[in-house]
Amino acid sequence: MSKDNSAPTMADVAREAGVALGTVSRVVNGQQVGEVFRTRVEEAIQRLGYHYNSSGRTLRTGATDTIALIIPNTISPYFALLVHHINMALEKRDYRMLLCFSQYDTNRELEFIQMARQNQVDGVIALTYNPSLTIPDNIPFVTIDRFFSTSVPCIASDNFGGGYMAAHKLKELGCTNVAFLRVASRVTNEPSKRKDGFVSACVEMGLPFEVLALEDEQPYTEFERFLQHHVENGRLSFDGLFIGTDSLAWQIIHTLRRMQIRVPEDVQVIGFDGIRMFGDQEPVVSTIVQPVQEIAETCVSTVLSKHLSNVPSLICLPVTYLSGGTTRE
Amino acid sequence: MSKDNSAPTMADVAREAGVALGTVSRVVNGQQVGEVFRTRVEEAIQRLGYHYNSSGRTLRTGATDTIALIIPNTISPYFALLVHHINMALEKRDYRMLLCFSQYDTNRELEFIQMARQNQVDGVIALTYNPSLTIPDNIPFVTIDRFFSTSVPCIASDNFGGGYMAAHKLKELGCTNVAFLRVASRVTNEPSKRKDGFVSACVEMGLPFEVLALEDEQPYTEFERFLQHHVENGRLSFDGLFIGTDSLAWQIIHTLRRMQIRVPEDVQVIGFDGIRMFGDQEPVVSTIVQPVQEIAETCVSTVLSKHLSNVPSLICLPVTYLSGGTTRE
DNA sequence: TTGTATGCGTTATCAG
DNA sequence: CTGATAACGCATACAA
Repeated sequence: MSKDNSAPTMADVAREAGVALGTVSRVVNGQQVGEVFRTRVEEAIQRLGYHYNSSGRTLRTGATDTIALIIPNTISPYFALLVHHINMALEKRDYRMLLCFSQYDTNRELEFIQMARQNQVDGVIALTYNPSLTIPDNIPFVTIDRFFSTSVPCIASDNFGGGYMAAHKLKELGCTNVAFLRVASRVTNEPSKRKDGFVSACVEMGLPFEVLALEDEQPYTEFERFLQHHVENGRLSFDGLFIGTDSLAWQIIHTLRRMQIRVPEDVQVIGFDGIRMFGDQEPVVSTIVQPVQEIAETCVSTVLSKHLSNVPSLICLPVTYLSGGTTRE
Repeated sequence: MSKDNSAPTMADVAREAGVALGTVSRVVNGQQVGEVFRTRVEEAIQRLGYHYNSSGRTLRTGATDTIALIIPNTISPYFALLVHHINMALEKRDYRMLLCFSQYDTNRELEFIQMARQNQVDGVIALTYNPSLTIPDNIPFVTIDRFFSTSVPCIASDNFGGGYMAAHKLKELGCTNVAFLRVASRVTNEPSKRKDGFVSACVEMGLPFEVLALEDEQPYTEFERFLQHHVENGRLSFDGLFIGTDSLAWQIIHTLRRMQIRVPEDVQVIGFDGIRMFGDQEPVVSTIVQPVQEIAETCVSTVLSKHLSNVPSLICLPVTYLSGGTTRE
């Protein structure tokens, strides 16, 4: 029975080393063990080719050193960046990541939370647009960009500040008539504040502005209609645009070019997110950069903090401006 | 003892329902159970708010329904796409993904394999550039783009065919003098065959060509030097370029534009990978598209197949050509 | 410091 | 078809 073909366990190691099971456990976990015993155990581990099996510990202690991340996908560069930095932040602390793609599907999100619980993960980080997500209260839970309640910490960029900054930047770059364009998600979340910051600044500065917020279902062509409405003898009445995301900004710029409107000569454009070509090359557009790495760090340190209760319920991290060729610097 | 504050277990449910533990397990796992017993159990589950705990099963059976994916990062759009489709393919089969970023670091890869084993994952999918990776033989292991041995299935695009196709396409588009540019990784892997296919086709067609393969350490400026060497009175001697990746193609195109060489008027450029702006908008360059979704599907079905031994050891999936504005169609 | 013994939650085997 | 019970691999309280 000591020589079956299944993988050796701590008990096998103990027998081989002539020590007790508990001693093997202590060696493996780096606790204090007498020198002689330690080497005896280590040699036995080598001889047997023993590999630690964490399922025993999980059953015993309930800990997995694993965090579930729920995010729509990894195709969108901003999400991909977030996944990257969250995983690195976890790994730094010797934690693992269970990755779940919601695909913007409410049911999947619920199933993932269920699954995460069944798999005994130590916490969940979620970026969700679900308007009515029920968050379990017996598992550390942190959200990105969406505030649920004071008991669920939310980490986000300073979206208001970013919008405010964009307006100021456009003014500083000489714009005299600006607009904000975006696609609004069904739920009001932190990114919704990009508009608020922008509007606040415009009002403060007396800078004329317009806002177009499309609903999710409305087609992109609504933006084209809007822009065409604001063209007189080939000239766009706006000389500055702030767009909700870099992705949309890129599309808008294409539309403008098709309309023979030059960027940045005729109209300057600022996006939001800070996406770079291929993740690490030049910025795609002039943009307000989200501090992705800091967001990731904060998510991880928050979800792993022992006392979630005395953690701020909304943490906004500072954004920066980055020129990307669609403004006249 | 039946009313402590810890989460209810199957035993608690059994007691509540007045049935045996085994019956609860059978209900939870959807096995045949008499109608009366089934509803009794289901009601008890509701009353107690019971949640299945998979760590018990893992300890007992060794299965986790989890696959580890080892990949350099998720910043690069191609990797991000791969992660996405692999995760979706896994989820379709009710499997989970443990995501590990190697950051091109050999030691990390080894640690991840170790970790994966300790966490009892059911298999590993790895995209690695490690020249001397020792692959454990007691765990299903599949690689992407890199062939190790006949006992480790390798999934890749038809890189040779892609290079071949690129050469033919350039010829068809009127090119008379072409070049292949790439950055070579230290190891020869499947993507190395892009050059071979390109060269083969050029030779077959009698199309004059040159090849520049930079080592990892060489700076990008070597490409600029090469291009400048091939300029006479403001004209590039090449009228067609095939570049190892879309990412590099994008950089090369910028260099060309700085040199006042127009793309695609003066020189047509084809990249490799099939990257789109923001993951889902227009292609970044004209390109050979890797069938990422099929690659992902194949990786997953292979790593989960019960009999890895009678699976082909190298599977190459067909690529396609996609025009992206850097060729004259 | 080391040994011993128990239990974590589940599955699976075996009787009934 | 259902009940009882023994593992699975490990951590830990307790005894030595």
